[in-house]
Amino acid sequence: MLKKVLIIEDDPVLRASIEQALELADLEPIPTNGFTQARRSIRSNFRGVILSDIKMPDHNGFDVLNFTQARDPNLPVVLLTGHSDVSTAMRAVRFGAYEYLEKPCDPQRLADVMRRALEHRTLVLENRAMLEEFDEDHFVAEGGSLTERLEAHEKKIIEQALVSTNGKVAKAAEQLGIPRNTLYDRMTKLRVVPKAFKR
Amino acid sequence: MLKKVLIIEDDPVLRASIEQALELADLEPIPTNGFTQARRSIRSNFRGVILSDIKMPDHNGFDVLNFTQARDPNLPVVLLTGHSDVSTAMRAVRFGAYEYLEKPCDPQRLADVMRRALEHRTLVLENRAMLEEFDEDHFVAEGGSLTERLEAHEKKIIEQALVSTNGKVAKAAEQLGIPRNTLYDRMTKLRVVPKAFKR
DNA sequence: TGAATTTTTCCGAAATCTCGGACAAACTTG
DNA sequence: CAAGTTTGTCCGAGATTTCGGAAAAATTCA
Repeated sequence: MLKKVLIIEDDPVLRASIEQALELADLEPIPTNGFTQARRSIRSNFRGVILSDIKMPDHNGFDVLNFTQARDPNLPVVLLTGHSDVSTAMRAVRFGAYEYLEKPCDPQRLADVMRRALEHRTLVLENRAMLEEFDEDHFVAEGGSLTERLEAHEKKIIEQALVSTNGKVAKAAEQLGIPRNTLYDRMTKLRVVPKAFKR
Repeated sequence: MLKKVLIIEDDPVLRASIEQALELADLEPIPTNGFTQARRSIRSNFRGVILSDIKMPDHNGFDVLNFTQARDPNLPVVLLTGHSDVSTAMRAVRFGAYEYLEKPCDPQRLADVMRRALEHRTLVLENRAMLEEFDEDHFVAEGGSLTERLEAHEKKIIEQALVSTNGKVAKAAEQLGIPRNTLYDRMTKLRVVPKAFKR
């Protein structure tokens, strides 16, 4: 489970209190005083979520939201809002913000919401990681005739074995449970050259 | 993206208004009047989320929460609460509820929250599906002799083709670029029965 | 039901694969 | 360097696979 919360808040006092609340909830606050300072951390592989004040001197919450969505639409942004512009915050939610919190806000509530956002982020990243690994495996598995696909797979297995024995054909054969000569036969057919695997 | 929202709410008026709000937001409400009626829908493979009133004549929100968590800890439960017992609701959140909503609640806000819960549920189910397929693949991919591994892979390819032609061997053979008879031979050796793939 | 199509099984010959044996070349190692 | 080991290549017999033809069995459809 992820724990990082990138805090974007210009008021040092509020920032400190948020930080404390999150630490108390066993999360990992990363305090910044504004968008400019936070920007570089906001990337599609950021392993955490964002908590930003909605109203700040130089930038506002929508700037953060826009920027974040451009970098990664699945990076949750939670907005902190004064009681006055709750409606703005709700618009932001419809615009893609993960959630909003009214400003004098219960530390427990803050932690609950951030934890939920972190759960979401965790799931998204896990999903992506699996998808990547997945495609990698399956790129051989599609298209072509049965024999072609089978041979492609066989080639991969053999190459893998050769890598693990750093090019020793005899060892690889043993590992694969076939006679040495048979492996040579297969390698000839599949055009696998053992030299390529020696280090 | 999932859309089903299982509504557990005894008050017919409120229930109807919730239903309408969700429909308006392009979600799919499934109304029930209480826990008893809802129980059978609550399973670990439920493709949706739960929205329950926290205070009902026969059961309360905690019953729903407990039951749901037992069936699937990652099935979001959102609780509807009167203004009076917000503190109860917050306790429920710490206890695993996904979120709570104060009862005279903005339809837009309701939709936003439910949509987020549905996103969460979608991610969880996707994750699970991938995990299953994943270690199924990696299960065969390791250990065993070259021939065993190859045959396992061949079996998978053939089965996959049969699924996509819903058990028609001739079609599958064509798809795989081999003669019908050859496919029969392979199927015999690999003990693949085409009947199992007909629907 | 009965004809037409499709699925499935059985056969056998040609093609391919398996695998042990043999051996020269290359490579370790004392 | 010389003896011992490993590698890469070639051979050939026996086993297995491929694949067309044929026909029985099951299914579809009019």
